[in-house]
Order: sequence, then structure tokens, then C-alpha cells
Amino acid sequence: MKLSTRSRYGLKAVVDLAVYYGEGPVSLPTLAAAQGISEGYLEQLLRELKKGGVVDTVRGAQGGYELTTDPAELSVQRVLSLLEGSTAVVDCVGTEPYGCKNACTCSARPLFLKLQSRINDVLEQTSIQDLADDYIQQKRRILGKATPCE
Amino acid sequence: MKLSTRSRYGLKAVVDLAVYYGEGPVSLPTLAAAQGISEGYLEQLLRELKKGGVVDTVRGAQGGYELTTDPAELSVQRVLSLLEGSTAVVDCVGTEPYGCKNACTCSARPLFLKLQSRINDVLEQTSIQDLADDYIQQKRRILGKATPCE
DNA sequence: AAGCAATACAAGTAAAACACTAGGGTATGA
DNA sequence: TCATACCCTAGTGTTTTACTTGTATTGCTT
Repeated sequence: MKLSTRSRYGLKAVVDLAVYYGEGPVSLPTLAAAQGISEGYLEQLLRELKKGGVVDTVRGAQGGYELTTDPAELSVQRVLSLLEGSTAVVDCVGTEPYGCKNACTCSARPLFLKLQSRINDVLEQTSIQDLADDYIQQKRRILGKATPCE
Repeated sequence: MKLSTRSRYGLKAVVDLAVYYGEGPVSLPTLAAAQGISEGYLEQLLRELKKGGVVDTVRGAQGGYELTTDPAELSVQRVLSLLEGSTAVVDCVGTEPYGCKNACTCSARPLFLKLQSRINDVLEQTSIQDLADDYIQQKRRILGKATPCE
């Protein structure tokens, strides 16, 4: 039931892009360094996000990646769906119909449906802007304190 | 973010046991046949559940598995934790402390915490009895109808 | 006491998913 | 034209998943 590292890195990169939204593209080396991961790996994730229309790219020197949309209008659900393939905990409750012929007699299905519904609520209602706001605020708190955390 | 088949099979087996709770042990061949899976595989799952104190066993002829607890007092959370290892979507929000030193500056952490909280709500508030009740009721509905499902 | 119906346990294994790495190609601003 | 970017495909080692196989051991039944 774990979220893949793809999703974690990719999502965090999108939040990073949200912080600089409207200020021109951010380069891959910059984004990769921010998370301490390889450029090659992060690039794959960003390409997936581009295919999904979440980010846009500018090639050449001074180029980079930027969000296509206002981060306030971009849900976490959309980002994770692209990175994870699907956010369904079991195929039979995913968005695309999965023909489990036992669905109607499955003793666990009611649970799965409810669980998925709650998950979707959170992922759809949380915008990238929400995460970026928290992130900026948290950084401010840390700067104002002697002890960085807790 | 998928739930393993371990969890799906194991959970359904526990619901099956709930249906016969108080009526003596149910044998592995019976449980395996009910789901159409191999006995060897299901046995591993049940052994895990025994280690976790969810089921008890009776050896020898006429033996089998039975729930140790009233299914109304048994949460889905407890069952899935044993089967899945943990129900955490990311290690840093699991029950046992995972020392991610970047936790306090992680832009995705607020989301993960909220998501995990909602998931735990569902898994803790749903009892095995709840699933068994739905299951029995659904079977009744099917018997009363010409078309079995939708 | 024999036999059979059960669980107990350990090991092995094929396939898929995961988490990357490597290396070449193409566009573009300075 | 050169350095800085993005673009794209393949490959690869590791881990996890989803099982199978085989050998005990236990205990009711006859």
C-alpha cells in the first residue's frame, strides 16, 4: 500500500515548481539538486508529467520546467495519477472499469469502495498550492527558531 | 499504492471465518476452495494471522481455523496490518518511528499525514463483522433476484 | 494401533515491479 | 559555436510478489 518513490519525488518537484510559478522555467539540475536525486531519474518523472499536461518545458539554455496551470487549480490527485499510473488501492475500484466478475459477491468490496472514496477526497481536495503554502510557511518558522524542528 | 493480493485473500478469509464464528473451526481446504486459491498459499497468510493473534488453530482431524475474537471487536486495520506489514502509505507516517531527517522540511508531509489519517479512520472504524453483515445481506439479495448482479 | 485429516514450517522460484543508470540526440540563448 | 538545457530509449541490479514444493507434526476416528 506504499506510495512509490516516483510519486514522492515527482510530487515534491511539482511543489518546487509551484513555488516559482510565474517566474519562468526552473531547470532540471536545480530541481534534482533540491531533492538530492539524479537528474536522469527526475527527468523521467517530469516527462511523464509533461505528457499528462501538468508541466511545460522550455528547451535550450535558460530553459527548464514550469507548471502549465495555476497551482491552486492543480490537484494532488492529478499529479499522483500520472506518476503512479492510478491511485486505486485495488483495480476493481479504479476509474477505468476492471471486469472482476466476483465484484458483486466480494466481501471486501464495500470496504475498498469506502476506502478509495476517502482517499480520493483528500487527493482531489488538496491542491499543489496548499502544499506550497505549507512549505513556505514551515520554512519561515524554521528560520525564526534556534531548533530547526519540533 | 495497491493493496497486495495477500491482503485481499487474507482479509476475505477472515470474513469467511467471521461468518462461522462460534461454530467451531473451519478447515484450510474449505477456506481455500471458497476463494479458489491454493491451500499452500492461504496457509501462509493464516499463519501470519495466527502469529498476530487474530486466528487460532485446532490441529488434527476436524480441526481448522477460527477467530480468537468476536468479529465485531476486530478491526480491518488489525488484519491488514498483519498481512501487509503496515498500512502506512509512506514510512514516515507509519506507527513505528522512521527517522526521516527531512520530515520537518518535507513539502509533501502534510498531505501524507492527512491521507494516512483518513485511511486509518476507515480501517479502524470498520470491523470484520461489518463486512460479514454486508456479505450475508448481499448473498440474500442475489438469491431473491433473477439476475445475480447489476 | 493404524490411518487419515488436518495444521506447521522451511525453502525455493519465476515473474513482475521498482529504482535507478548510461548514453546518445536535439533545441536554443549567449 | 559552444555550453546549457531538454528529449528519448535501453539496460540493469535489486527487491517484492505470488506463489509451489516438500517434509514434519498433531490428533481424531476406527
